Amino acid sequence: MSSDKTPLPPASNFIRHIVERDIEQGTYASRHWAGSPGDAEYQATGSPDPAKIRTRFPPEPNGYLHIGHAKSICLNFGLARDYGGVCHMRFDDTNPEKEEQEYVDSITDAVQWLGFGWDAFDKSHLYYASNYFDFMYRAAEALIIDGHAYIDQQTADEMRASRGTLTEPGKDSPWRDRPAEESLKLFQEMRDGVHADGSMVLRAKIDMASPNINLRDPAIYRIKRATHHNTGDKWCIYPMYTYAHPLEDALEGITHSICTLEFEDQRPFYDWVLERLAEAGLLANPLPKQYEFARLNLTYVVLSKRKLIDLVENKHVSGWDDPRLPTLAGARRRGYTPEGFRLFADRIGVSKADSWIEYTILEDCMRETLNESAERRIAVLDPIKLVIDNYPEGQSEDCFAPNHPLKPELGKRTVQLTKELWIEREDFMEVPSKGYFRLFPDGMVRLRYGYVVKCTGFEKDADGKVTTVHCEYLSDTKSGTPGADSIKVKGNIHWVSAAHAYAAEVRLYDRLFKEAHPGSGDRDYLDDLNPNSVQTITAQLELALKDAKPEERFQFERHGYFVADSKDSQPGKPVFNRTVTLRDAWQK
RNA sequence: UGGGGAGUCGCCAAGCUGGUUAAGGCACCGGAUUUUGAUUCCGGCAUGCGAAGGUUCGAAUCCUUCUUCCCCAGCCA
Repeated sequence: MSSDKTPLPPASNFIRHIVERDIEQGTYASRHWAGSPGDAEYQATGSPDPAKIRTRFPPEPNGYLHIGHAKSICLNFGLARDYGGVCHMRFDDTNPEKEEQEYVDSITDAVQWLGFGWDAFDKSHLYYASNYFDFMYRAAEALIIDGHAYIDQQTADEMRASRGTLTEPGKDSPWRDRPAEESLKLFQEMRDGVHADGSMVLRAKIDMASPNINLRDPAIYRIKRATHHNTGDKWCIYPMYTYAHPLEDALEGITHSICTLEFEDQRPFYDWVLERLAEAGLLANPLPKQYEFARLNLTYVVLSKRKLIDLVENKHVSGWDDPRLPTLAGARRRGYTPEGFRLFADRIGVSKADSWIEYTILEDCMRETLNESAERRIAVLDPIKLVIDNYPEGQSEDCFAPNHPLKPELGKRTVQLTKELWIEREDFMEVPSKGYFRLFPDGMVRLRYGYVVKCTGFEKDADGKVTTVHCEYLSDTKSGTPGADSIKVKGNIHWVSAAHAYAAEVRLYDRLFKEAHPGSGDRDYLDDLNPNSVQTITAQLELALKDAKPEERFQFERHGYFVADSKDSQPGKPVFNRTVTLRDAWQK
């Protein structure tokens, strides 16, 4: 694959500035890395970390990745790539109830499909938060001993009531000042399964009157008897995200922990935990820092997990990989490209401003990458007959069509021209509208890669619908011959020999929602579903397309980009999905 | 009505340690090339940076006030 253009470097953004500044000032230069995640003592045995920075992509394995995750993946892995660092692939699996191996597999799959990996400096950096449960437990004990955490036996309701509100301070728990030894003993009993689910919880002791609600003694460990996808039944207590996440980052030597805006209020707690554990000697300095950016909002789609689940479970789409869904599995099946997503991520940038990206930006990125990579083929999607009345019956001749006009080295293929062809219904008008330069009575047009023809008549059925168009060809105008330019025509239409066509199922996808902001105002987002988001047709394709392999992408000339469906294609009988149309500047 | 964030062209987004005519992309509008009404190429596109005051020789960049929008009261992440 060749590229004539050097892609623009990713635009500067506030996170890149921070990274560049940190590298320049050597903020993290003193870090040691012993080869795998670990506490301060362990990391001290290692050498200076060869990675300039460490970032991480830490999804919870409880669902499928979507386009919003692609932004985060490109950001985190892209930063590591651009600055001599490593991006860890990490599963944030601290809640056993919602997580499954199936999701783990689909997530690693999606990240690799996007073109990123986690092998660096001779190591694979695929991690699970659940592998740190021992350390997290030990660290929690240290917090208790140092008077920074206590066991609270209030019910969840009582805790909620005593937390206060946005404008009123909370009240201290009656258990807040219990002796550390007592909390320690209870915590150990929690671990040992002595206490019932929900009967008590470990809380950080900070400030029940903090204006930041997240600092009003947040729960950090809860009892939950559930089988974990990774640790099985080893544990019946699990750390909360707010406590676990900073520890995960620190153990892995993460330098820049990048998350979305809704975690901003969590940052003080993130620092609070790390500072105390560093004081206790459990974690090595320098500590990771959290930065927040605005999550992706895309017009005409929904990206919330709840709505995606709703769409799948209530059969509004065929599954998690429905080509209309904004999941990466769906986008892949739709024919979207990894390069297109990377281009998209670069193009939309990273900032802290809430924004809505126009869906056409994504489509345009896909067009741009597909234009470069996809071979051209001919397909008639809405066929009507074209009969060349002065062409010999039974004759068949070779025409030569370039596989890629931008890449002559990809050669040409032959397509057969015969007396009866399939052409596009919209390429003929009985009464041409203003500016129409395709076929109409007495009009001339070139059959792409073939001859110039002149329309001589047409036939209609009982409903007045055109069924057949008649024409005569000008025998000295064949493409590639000296006479080709003897007559100049503006119109240039594609065609497929009726005797050589492959009739195939083609799905024409359109956007899933008809409104830019589904469910905005007081509408139900389901009411904004586009009833015509998919149209399945039988198209007449050039014969070469019969051998298309699943996931092979093509440009169907003058139509758009299509991909052989990965699920429903059979050997020798592919079905195609429309990825995106070509731009069409002609106002009909 | 507490706290934390954000408001620069239709959509994104640089710039924000104050200093020539406010980057760039997408969209849009012209024009050229074109056997895809595609692609490509060339040109155009914010006297203006949420608003109002102020400081300054000079402000999107500093100060004050106001305004709009987003997030936070899970034993979810």
